[in-house]
Amino acid sequence: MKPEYRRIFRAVSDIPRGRVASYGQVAARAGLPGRARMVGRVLGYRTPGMELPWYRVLRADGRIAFPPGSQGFRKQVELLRREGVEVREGRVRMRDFGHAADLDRQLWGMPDEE
DNA sequence: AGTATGACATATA
DNA sequence: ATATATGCCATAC
Repeated sequence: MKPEYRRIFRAVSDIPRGRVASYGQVAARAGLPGRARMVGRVLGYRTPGMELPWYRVLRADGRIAFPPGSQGFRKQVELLRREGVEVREGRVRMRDFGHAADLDRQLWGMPDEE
């Protein structure tokens, strides 16, 4: 398995329970900025039996990446709700993990930093 | 090698 | 809110 995959898996595992993160945010946190697509691809590589909160990963706008009504979609909704995350029409409100930092930075015109 | 596609993101209209 | 347009990276054909 490629080292990138491991970092991605680790980043996903790092998402706190009851919270969600976007693909781009996961990629960045894995030290792979700009590789959001790779995250989605790697999540498809998840090996059965490994405990990974894949369902906490959503699109940047908070929408679930699966087609509505599909198996994966319903599963993800169920798992998220089981953790207390509110899901409406296949989307959740992005909270403190991710989006906020960018918005603050933009509002204040701050240079990039962590 | 070139093209198409995807569990994506950002910008613009 | 929807719709294109680009950029992006890894696979598949």
